[in-house]
Amino acid sequence: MTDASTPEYDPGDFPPFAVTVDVVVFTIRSGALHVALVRRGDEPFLAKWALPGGFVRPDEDLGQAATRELEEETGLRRRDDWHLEQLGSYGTPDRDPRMRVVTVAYMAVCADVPELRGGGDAAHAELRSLGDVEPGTLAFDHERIVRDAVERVGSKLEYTTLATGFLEPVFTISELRRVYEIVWGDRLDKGNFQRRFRDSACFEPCLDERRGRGRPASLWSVRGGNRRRRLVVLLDRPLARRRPDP
Amino acid sequence: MTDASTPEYDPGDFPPFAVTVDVVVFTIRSGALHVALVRRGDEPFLAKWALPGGFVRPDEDLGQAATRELEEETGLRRRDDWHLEQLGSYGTPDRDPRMRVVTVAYMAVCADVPELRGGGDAAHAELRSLGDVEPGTLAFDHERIVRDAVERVGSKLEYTTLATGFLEPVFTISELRRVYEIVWGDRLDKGNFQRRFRDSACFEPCLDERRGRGRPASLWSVRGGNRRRRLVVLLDRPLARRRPDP
DNA sequence: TCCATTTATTGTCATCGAGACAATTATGAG
DNA sequence: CTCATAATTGTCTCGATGACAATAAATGGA
Repeated sequence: MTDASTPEYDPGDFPPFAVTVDVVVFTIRSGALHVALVRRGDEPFLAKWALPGGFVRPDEDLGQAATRELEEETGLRRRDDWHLEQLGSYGTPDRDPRMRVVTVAYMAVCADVPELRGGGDAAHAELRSLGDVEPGTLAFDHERIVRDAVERVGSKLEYTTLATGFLEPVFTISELRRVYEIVWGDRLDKGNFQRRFRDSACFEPCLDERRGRGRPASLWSVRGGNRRRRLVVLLDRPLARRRPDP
Repeated sequence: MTDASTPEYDPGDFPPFAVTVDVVVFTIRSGALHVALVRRGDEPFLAKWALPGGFVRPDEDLGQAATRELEEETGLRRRDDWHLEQLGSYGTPDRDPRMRVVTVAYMAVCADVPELRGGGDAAHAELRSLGDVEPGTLAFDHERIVRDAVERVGSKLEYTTLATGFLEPVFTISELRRVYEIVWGDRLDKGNFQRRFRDSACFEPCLDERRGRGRPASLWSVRGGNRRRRLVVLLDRPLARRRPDP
């Protein structure tokens, strides 16, 4: 192998890297943000919780690999209306004890997933509430990746319609508000939120309404979207999170 | 080689990937946004313009690789006060004709760079105005990467102090406004911008001032920063770009 | 020296949106 | 029918924004 400090480095004998993908799948269950985790069935980190993911195959795109690994390890088949976006890459030299591995992390947001089932490297798969994930218990650097993903999803609620990704394509404004409250961990004023999204050009009312305990709520959808494909677009006016004072 | 369609894929004989880094270095010169490009001295894409970058070495971090390749190919030594951030990864199977290559793209913002000099794979290196880069002339998918980087830097001006990365650690508010105008390609009201940044908690006035043609301008810096290390922090209140009407 | 020019900085004012909070409406449950 | 519940609308204050005007402080040349 070539001396790594040689200025003229020969790309011909490129160092052997493995490239993996890992997916942070978010959904909301019983009022809390959940993430899909698998229990590893192989070394390293045997029996530890980890993100679903695995090696990219020679002929597939990174996004395809994410979709495939997700289905293999959790049984989740990606629906058209999922939002999947790249989060970033993590590649410190010692992050995998076996070899040099660079992973490309993805983030997905979805509504109403069925029960997960393990497969492939994953002995078991389930949705875990973020609050229940003990620090230091995830394999590799997956805790860091999850943290970054939580930050990303929180900030994207501020300036896109990503919150609708947690809901069915047709939703009420109160349901949307719940999403914001859960992800941000904060309470939002009912009335102001209502006005805010009613007046936004990004949403359009359906003629239908949803009946529940109290007054029926009118149903909305993202303008331009439909029941099959969900749209994540820029909000016409961002909705800033409340920041802690200092 | 293993059949790629086998459900139980053996991670042991992982497919051979190469991992590279590419860096989009932005700076402002004579009133225009410039990007550092190198003219390739090897196949593929011989003699085409490309982003500085190259193969990651077995023992180095991704960010280190970006810094090293940048210096090798352009002579730019990364100063402490540069802002360097990961942009994303690009890995479609056919993006490099030689082999399967996943590249991790980085974006850098800096002030006042010296002349570039080629080296390594790069026959020649120079700063090119973005307006002068003809569509379809860059190697690989580097045009796409540059587009994504331009979008990223533009949007980061909205909610961080990144604009100061184009300037010396101490700057006038008018200089800062020029940065916004150049990157966004729009004119901003002098008075409103002045008030806006004077009242922001992110900046603090120096006692010094800069004399030029007209009335001297007072100098400012990012609060908490200093002459060595530049800070990119969240603006206390975002400054929205003007969006085209539709 | 005085003045025109240039650039920075401050001022004014109308408007708009956010946030706090109250009131009203429309349902289901008992 | 009455009450509890939840959606929706209304009110009011305040501070930020944007368009634009005015002032301040320097330089350079006549």
